[in-house]
Amino acid sequence: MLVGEWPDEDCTLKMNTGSAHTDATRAPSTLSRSAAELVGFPNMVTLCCDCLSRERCPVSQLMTADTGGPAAAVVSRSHKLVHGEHLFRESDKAEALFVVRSGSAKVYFTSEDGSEQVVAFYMPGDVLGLDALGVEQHSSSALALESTSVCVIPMAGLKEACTKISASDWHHCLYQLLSRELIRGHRSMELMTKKDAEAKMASFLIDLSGQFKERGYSASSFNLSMKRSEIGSHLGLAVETVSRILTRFQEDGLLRVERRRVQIFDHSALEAMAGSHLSY
Amino acid sequence: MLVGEWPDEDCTLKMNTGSAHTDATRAPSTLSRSAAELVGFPNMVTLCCDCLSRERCPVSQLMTADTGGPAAAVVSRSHKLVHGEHLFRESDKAEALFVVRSGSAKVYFTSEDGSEQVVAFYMPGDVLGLDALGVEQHSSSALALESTSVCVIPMAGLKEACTKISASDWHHCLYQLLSRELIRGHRSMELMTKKDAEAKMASFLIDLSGQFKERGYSASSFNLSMKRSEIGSHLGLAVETVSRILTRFQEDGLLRVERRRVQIFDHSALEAMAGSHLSY
DNA sequence: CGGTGTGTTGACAGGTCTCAATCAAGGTGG
DNA sequence: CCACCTTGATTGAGACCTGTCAACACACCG
Repeated sequence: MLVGEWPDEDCTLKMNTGSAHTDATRAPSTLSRSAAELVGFPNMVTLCCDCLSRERCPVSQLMTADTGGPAAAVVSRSHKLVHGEHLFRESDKAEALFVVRSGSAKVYFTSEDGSEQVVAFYMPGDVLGLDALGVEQHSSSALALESTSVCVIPMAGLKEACTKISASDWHHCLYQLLSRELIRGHRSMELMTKKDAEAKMASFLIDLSGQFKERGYSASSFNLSMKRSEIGSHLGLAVETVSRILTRFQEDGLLRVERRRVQIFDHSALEAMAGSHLSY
Repeated sequence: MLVGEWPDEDCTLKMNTGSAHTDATRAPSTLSRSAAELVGFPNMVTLCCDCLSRERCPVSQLMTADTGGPAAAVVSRSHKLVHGEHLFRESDKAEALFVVRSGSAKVYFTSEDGSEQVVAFYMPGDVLGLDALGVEQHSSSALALESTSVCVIPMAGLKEACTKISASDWHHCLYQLLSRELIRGHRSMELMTKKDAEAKMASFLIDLSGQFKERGYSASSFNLSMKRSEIGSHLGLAVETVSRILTRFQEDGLLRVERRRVQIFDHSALEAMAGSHLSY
């Protein structure tokens, strides 16, 4: 079979077009503003109805369950970030949670020796900043991997909501998010301790594919929003190894990869590689 | 310098002797009882005053802050487990949190292919089961690595406490625990993706040393409660590698190791190895 | 006393890291 | 619009590390 053109032009995680335009035209000058500044903004209730991620968004679900009552006031505003912009940094005081509306982000931290450790990648509907819910300041940094839109949930407003009506709903929601975050972490550990680079990469791709599928995008054709080095850091591999494995996968006909663009041909073969490995 | 005898006879994480005897003589027949059964027990308020881990125990701290009021009712009872006994398993319904009084435990899960992935090791004062706070059932298993005593905190009682007086204290405590658990997970990831086995082992030992020190035990001389294979699973190394690295450390005069017994001679050298590594 | 689980050690092959060079793409400034 | 630089990605060569297989030592326990 001849390798044809990429199936669709734009598979990036984009937000509702209308909303995006509104954001872009309304506040282009605020793009470089720090998260800390933004948190202080007065409530500008963001309607979820034009958010493509609302079905995955815990806040949105709470709001509908709550008939738009007090929960709606929890979301301070939405904010758009450009590629490379930080949502928060390690040293930052924990001021807010962030829900990804569109785009993607990585959470990472810098280890003692200065090297970067990518903890996880986040996609629309995911909540960032949970590791600082119970502590004073963030222990990790979060950075937008592309044009990314997030909803800002100031801690102060969140705490307030938790003392009011439907408080137990909110707490339950947060516990659920935290538990899932823990479980996500466990799965990441499994990834990292997988023996060979092939299994790691296959797992990573299968996982990513599933994430896209869950969000209504193609499971077989998508763009990587992260660099090879970021994949490497997440999986515990050298950049060169990541590149080599991808090339090998392509040579074996499992997928096609060109820079950030990935098209998976043999999903089940990747799954087999992800699962198959030697026991420790 | 000649290598002498081990400095002290017993460095295992033991509980208050009197209390241990009480437990042992009171309920020897319950040792194999499942956690699920135990959770249903009526409140048998465990006094913290004879618990050696009370200074690290979040529940104990809440109780004292609460002047022993409603918080005290949260702890159902304490329970003693023998080596190899499970606190909970992956498939179990989440019925309780557990606070380690004495001994130690590992949390692990089985990946698709049947291999075991050790998520973390827990010592006195640590809380187990947090990953199931917001979800129906556990996603991991917990197993006692030695004779281990835990306090049982049934979810039902916990939820009840959270709706009553000082609820916000409880929630804050739980959020704090969860955040710390997340951060602990991040640190583990760093461990696992560290390049060479030397750095992993050094980090692991330094970390363990700190854990013992925090709990008032010797930072330089302690017993490993886990097998080599469990260390390997946690760090992403083969058993043989773990063994070899330990032997090498000993040959280099950094420490002395004999089966589970470890005595660290050169703490700073280990720290240096833990920090030094190549960047991804 | 033998069986089992655990830990150690050796030999060896294979995988992955490192170093290095090259290439493509994107941005910048002239 | 083009040269230049930077960043990201690929590819090659070689060395080292680590996983695998295997045998053995040791402790514990029935």
